[in-house]
Amino acid sequence: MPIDFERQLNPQQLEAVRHGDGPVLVIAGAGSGKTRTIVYRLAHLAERGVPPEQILLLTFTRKAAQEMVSRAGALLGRPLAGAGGGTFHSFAYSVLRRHPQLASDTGNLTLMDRGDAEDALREVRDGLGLGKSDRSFPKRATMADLITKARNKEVELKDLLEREAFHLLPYLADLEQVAAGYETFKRGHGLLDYDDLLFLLERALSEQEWLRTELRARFRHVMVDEYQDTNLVQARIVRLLAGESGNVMAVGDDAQSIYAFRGANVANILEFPKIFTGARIIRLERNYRSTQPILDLTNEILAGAAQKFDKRLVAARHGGDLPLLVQPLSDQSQARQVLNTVMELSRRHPLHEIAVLFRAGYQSFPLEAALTQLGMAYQKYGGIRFHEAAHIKDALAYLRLTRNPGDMLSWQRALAHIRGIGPKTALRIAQAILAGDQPALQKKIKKHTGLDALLRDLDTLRRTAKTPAGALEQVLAFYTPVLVAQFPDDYPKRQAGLEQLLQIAAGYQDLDSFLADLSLDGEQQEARRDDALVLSTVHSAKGLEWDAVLLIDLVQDRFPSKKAQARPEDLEEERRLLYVACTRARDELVLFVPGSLYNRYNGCTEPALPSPFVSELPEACFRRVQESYLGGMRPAACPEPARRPGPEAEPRETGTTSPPRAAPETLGRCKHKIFGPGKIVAKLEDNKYRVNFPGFGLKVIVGDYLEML
DNA sequence: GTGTAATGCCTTTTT
DNA sequence: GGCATTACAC
Repeated sequence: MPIDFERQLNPQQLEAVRHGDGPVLVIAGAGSGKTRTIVYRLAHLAERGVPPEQILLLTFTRKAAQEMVSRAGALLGRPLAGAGGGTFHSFAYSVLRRHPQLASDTGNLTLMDRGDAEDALREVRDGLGLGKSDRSFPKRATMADLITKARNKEVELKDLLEREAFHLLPYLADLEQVAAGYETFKRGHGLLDYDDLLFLLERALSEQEWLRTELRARFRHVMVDEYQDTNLVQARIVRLLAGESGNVMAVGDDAQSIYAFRGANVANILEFPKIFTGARIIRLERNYRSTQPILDLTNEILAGAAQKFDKRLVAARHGGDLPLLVQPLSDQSQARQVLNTVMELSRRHPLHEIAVLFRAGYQSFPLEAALTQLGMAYQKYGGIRFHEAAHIKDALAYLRLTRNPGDMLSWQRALAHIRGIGPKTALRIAQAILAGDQPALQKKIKKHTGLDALLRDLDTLRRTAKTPAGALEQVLAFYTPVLVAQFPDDYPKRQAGLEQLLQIAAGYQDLDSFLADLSLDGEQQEARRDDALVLSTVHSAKGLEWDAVLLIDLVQDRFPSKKAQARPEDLEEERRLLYVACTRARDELVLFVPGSLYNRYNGCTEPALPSPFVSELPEACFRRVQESYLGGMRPAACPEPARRPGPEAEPRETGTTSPPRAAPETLGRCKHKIFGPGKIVAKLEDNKYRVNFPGFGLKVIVGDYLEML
């Protein structure tokens, strides 16, 4: 059955979907059906007879690409198998892997993640003898930031420091030395960082005509999502892939540009018509996602921007309640208020349709603790990543060595667990091994017990390992004792993580792609679980949407981040970030502005100022409620014709499928860490109890978290 | 010179 | 709570 494009799309979407050959730029406001447009275009191309393998879809995460392709397949009624899709980085990696000689002389393609880069930088810095006993020498993380930023923005370090980090100018010469040393280090050990992938692909495309011809012939249609967050080299790659008059569709929204910090360049959108001559420009401005009250608020956020965006989103939907502005007394009680609100919302929305968003990963820690105590399932996106955990990196180091014996970073990791071996000794041992210097090696083996066994294990691994999963199993056999010794307090949890890694490995035939994918795509983000609350950084929430969105820590120094205070450009990006956060909400938006923050350094709770972005919003945009000293909520300051009951209006229950209420008999008394003393009203399945807590109402709690009285 | 234990510091965002 | 620096032991 053919797809009824006219009925399912608005005129602008239709225009984009049906656009024939040649370049087109789609400026798509938040919630304006951007993804829908891409999905329908994929389907339309397929219907037109374009073979799927001729389509390349570059998106921000590989998951996003897969999802769009599969949705297009569903629309068509047949899978769109063969369509190429992924991030710029993963695409670059796959091209380079097919032609390893393009990457390096040795053809080594060991991919470094951020942690590896920082390890390498420490190595280089120490090797140069820089920064010793100088407390203000730039930290590894700072060096990594600066070096990659300069590269992505394609400016000299000097210019970058002058513009963005004036106080580090005295270290310019040192940093330049480190940056140069870092390049040499990577070359010398067959390592590639994220930036190398892009620049190597660009160089290959522009220098090797055969490659350009091959890829242009293969990918007749290139589509790029989130174009506002591409950087200069990515834009050039698009151009090289498509040619000036090629079939490119770029989709983006300049108001949602939130990656300037890593070199993204909004100007790419503005330049698009200049680079691709005759590009058609289509604007999508009707918002299908959110209710008008939510859009009124997000429009106000944008209205305060220094750069005027000529857009005011208009809702296609009717009705909707005012967003809520909750003012808890502190960030500690905020966690409790968030839980209350989530429980209230969960009566109307499934749990996985509710998201709590925040500026930085650590901001959800108090909430995570409370959720765990309560026994409520949640899924967190952003923040510390699975593959960056020490034990995962350890296990991967052994695997990496089988592919790239020159990978010094992995040698250091692998050997560091032997008593008496630190970075320096590890380096020497690895050098002895690589140089075939047996006498030196034997001396080390005599001195350090365990080294001999480890090298034997590694040799066996290299000789016998076939599949990634098989290899990893061998690694775990000799790494597990190390793990137990190294992490006595929490090795069970880490062991579970390694089991999970084994599961992931089982999906791969090839070790290189397994290792690369881990770095390129985090943990292959688990599918959205049903009935788990979503916690996410705003950055990781990009492109997603939920029925209800709760935004926490909207105070000065947290959102906007303290680090963004100094430069107006950074502050502007924070504003757009808030815009992105709020436009994720379909039906309900709740903003939390705690009145004080706990300072873990001095153990005091200090007053906090509301985020300036919130202060400047007109009162009419939201309904304000305050936490009272008694723990309840009450309407505050600006009176509103409050229609919806506040979060504390009445006792309520958790869970989306609340079973019929049990007779209010008391089965006993108990105590909970957060909610205090309560009465057990019913015993439920799975060791859960329904408990009535004075002041909090009815909750369902797992028995383990209750102290029976 | 090297490894380790103790002490002080500050917490962004990500491929 | 993790990281870097420092002081101390081998």
